[in-house]
Amino acid sequence: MVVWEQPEPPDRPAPAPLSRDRIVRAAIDLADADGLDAVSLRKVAAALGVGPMRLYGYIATKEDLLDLMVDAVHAEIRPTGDGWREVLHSLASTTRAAAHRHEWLADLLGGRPQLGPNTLATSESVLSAMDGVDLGTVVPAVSAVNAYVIGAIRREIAERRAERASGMDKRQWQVTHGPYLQRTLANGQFPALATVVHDGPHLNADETFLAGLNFLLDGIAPRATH
Amino acid sequence: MVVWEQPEPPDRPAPAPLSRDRIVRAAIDLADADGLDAVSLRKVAAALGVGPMRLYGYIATKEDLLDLMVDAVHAEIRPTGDGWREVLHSLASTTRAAAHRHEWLADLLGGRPQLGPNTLATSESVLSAMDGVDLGTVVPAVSAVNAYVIGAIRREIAERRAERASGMDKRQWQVTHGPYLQRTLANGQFPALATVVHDGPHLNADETFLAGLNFLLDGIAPRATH
DNA sequence: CACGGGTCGATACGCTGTATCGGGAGAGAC
DNA sequence: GTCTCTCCCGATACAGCGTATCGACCCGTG
Repeated sequence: MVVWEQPEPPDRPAPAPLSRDRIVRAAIDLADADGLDAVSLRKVAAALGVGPMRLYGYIATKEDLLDLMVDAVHAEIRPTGDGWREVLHSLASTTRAAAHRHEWLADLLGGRPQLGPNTLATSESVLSAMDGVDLGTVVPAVSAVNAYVIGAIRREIAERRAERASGMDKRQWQVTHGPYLQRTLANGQFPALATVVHDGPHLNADETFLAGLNFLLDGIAPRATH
Repeated sequence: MVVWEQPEPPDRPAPAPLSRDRIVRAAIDLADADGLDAVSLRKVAAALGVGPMRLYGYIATKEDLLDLMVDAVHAEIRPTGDGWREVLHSLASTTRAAAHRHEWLADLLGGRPQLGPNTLATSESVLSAMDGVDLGTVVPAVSAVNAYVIGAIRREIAERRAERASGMDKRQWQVTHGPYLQRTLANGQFPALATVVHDGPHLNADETFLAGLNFLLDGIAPRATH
C-alpha cells in the first residue's frame, strides 16, 4: 500500500561512513554496558543505525567481530618497566586492569589464538623489554604469565559476577545454597575444606592476584637472572 | 545458579527412568562428540527420546546443565601424591588430562564459581593432602595453581582447535593468514617477536605446560617448606 | 463412576546468525 | 536526455535456540 505523502526524512545526525572500527567500537560499548550476551549483530547494527546485513561488508562472521574486539582492547595493554620482572608484572597488571574495564574480556581471553596487530604489538612490547634473558627462558616465562593471568582474571570476574548476582537477591541465594553449603561443610565430609573456610586467610582480589603472580615470578627468577 | 540438591524424581513408569544424571551424561556425550555448541536442550532431550520441556523437571536452566557437566567431570579429577608439590603437580596434570578428554571443559573452567559435590571433593583431596603447610600459604598456592591450569588449558585447547581447523583446510589458512603474518613479521614492525619466532625454542604442549607449572611450584616452594 | 490434581508434551514467542534475492540508484553509452 | 547495465543495500527468510504457557490426558481418590 502506497503512502503518498512521504514523511520528511529525519535528517540523519551525520552520515559518518560505516567502518570496521566503528562497528568494533559499537560492539565494545554494548559489551561494556550489558555484557557479552548483549552483543548481537542486530543490536550492533541498530546502534549504528544500519541494517544487520550491512555489517557483513566489514566482518565475515560474528566470531570475527569478537576477535576484533579482543584485539582492540589489546591496544590498552602496553606493559612498561625496567627489567624482566617489572615488565612481566606490568603485563599482568595492565591486562587485569583492562579486564576490569571490560569484564567480557574474561570470557574471550585465551579462547582462540590472537594474531591481530594490537595483540602482536603487546607481545612485541614484552619481548623487546626482556632482552638480556635468553630465549629459552623468555618464551615459557611469558607463556606462563599469560596463562596465569587468563585463569586468574577468569576466576576473579566470575566471582565478581556471582557476588553481584547474589547481592541483587541475596535472600534467594541464602535460601537455596546456604543450607546446602552449611550442612555439607558441617557434615564432616570435607574436613580439610571446612578448616580452610573457617580458619584460612581471607585475601581480597588484589592480594590473591599478586600472591599468585609473585609465586610465578619468584619461580622464573632463578632462570632469568642466570 | 544451581540447586545442588536433586528434586525428588517424579517416579516414572516406563523404559529408562529419566534422571538428572542421565541428562548430564547425555549432554557430556554430545559435547565430547561435537563440541559445546552441539549441546542444546533440544538435542539433549532428543538423545534421551524425550521432549525438550521434560528436562525442566530436573534442571532449572541451561546454565545449570553446564555447571552440572563441569561438576560431573570433576569426579575424574582426584589428585594423588606425597607432599605438597606432588599433590599440586597431580592436580594440574589430572585437570589437564580431563580437559583432553573433554575439550569443552576449556570453555567452562573458571567461567563461574563451582560448588558442586565433586568439585568440592577435588578441593578436599588437595587440601587434605597438604597438611604440614600453613594455611596462609596453602590458600594462595592452590588458587595460583588453579588459575595457571585454567589459563594454560584454555590456550592449549584453543591452539589445538585452530590447528585442527587449519589442518582441515590448510590451503585456505595459508592464503588468508600466511601473507599477512609473513609481511607483518618481515616488516621490521615487530623485531623482537620476529626474533623469537625465528630463533626461539619450539616447545610442544606438554613441555610448555610443565615448564610453566614448574616455575609456579618453584616459586611456591620457599614458602611451603618453611 | 465422577472428579480433581498433577504431569507431560505440543505449541508459541522472541531472539539469534546468516543466505538469498529483488529493487533501486548510479554510471556509462549513444 | 534517455536507455541500459551493474552493483550494492536492505528486506525477507530460514533454521535453530532457550524457555513460557497451556491444553489434554492419566491416575488416584472419594
